[in-house]
Amino acid sequence: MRISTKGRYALRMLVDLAEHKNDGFIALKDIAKRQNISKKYLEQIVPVFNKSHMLQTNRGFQGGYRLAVEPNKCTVGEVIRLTEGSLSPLACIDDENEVHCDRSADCATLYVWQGLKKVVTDYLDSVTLQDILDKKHESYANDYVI
Amino acid sequence: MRISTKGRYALRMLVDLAEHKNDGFIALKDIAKRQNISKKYLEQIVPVFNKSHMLQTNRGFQGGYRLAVEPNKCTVGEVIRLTEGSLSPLACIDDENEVHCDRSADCATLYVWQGLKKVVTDYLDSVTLQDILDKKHESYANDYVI
DNA sequence: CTATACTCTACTATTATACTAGACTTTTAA
DNA sequence: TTAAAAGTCTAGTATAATAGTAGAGTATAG
Repeated sequence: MRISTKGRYALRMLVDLAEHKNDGFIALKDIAKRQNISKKYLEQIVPVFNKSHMLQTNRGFQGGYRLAVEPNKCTVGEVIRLTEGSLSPLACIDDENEVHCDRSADCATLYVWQGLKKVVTDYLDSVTLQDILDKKHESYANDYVI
Repeated sequence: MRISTKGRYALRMLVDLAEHKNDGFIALKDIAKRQNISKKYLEQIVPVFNKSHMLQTNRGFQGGYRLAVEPNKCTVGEVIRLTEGSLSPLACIDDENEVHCDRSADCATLYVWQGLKKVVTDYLDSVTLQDILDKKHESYANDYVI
């Protein structure tokens, strides 16, 4: 039941872009440095967001990426679905292939996993990049108070 | 974010034992046949439940396993924790090693994963073997009505 | 004492994960 | 116009996890 490094790095990359959304195009190099993630690995993660039109991109000198959506419109659920393929805890309840286990009609435990998928999906779709930024700044504020 | 085959098989095995809890000791052979799971693989899964005192066991002729707890006291959360090691979506928030990522103080996304762990844990700890049996028989009843 | 069934350790094939490498394309500023 | 910066694309690779199988050993009822 682990979220892959790919998914977690993707989220950190998008939060970084959300935080710098008014700074023009952000080079992967800079995100990689700030987030302490291999730039080469990020290169491999970014295409999926590029193709889903979640990012704007500029090639060449002073190129980079920019969020194409508002941070409060982009949920963690979308991010993880794009990197992980699905939020389903089992292949047999993936979104595409409705049912592809021949035991499903008779499977006593299926409803448990359907329920799990629902709570995970509901939760992850309820958290946006903006929420993460807000929380981050809120905890900085707390640091000052302390 | 997948539940492993090991965890799913374990749950099916325990549901099977719950269903036959008044039939004395149940041989792995029979569970394997009913659930269509390799007996050899079940042999590898069962020790963790044996050692956690969730099962009673009898060796030798007419031996087998029997639930040592009431089906309404045994949650899916316990089963998956025992097979999967943790319900945490990240190693850095596993139960044992409180924090073992040096970014954690500064990690904007950490609270997202803590929240995910909570919804998953709350859900899986809310479903018992008895719930699964009840649901199963309820849907059989529905089949008759239709 | 033998058949049955649990126990334990080791092995193996396949897949996923987490990267790295390098060639190529695009853009811009000097 | 060209060099440097930065994205794009394909391929390779080491490690670990997954999902098993194999076989020898132990306990017990009859």
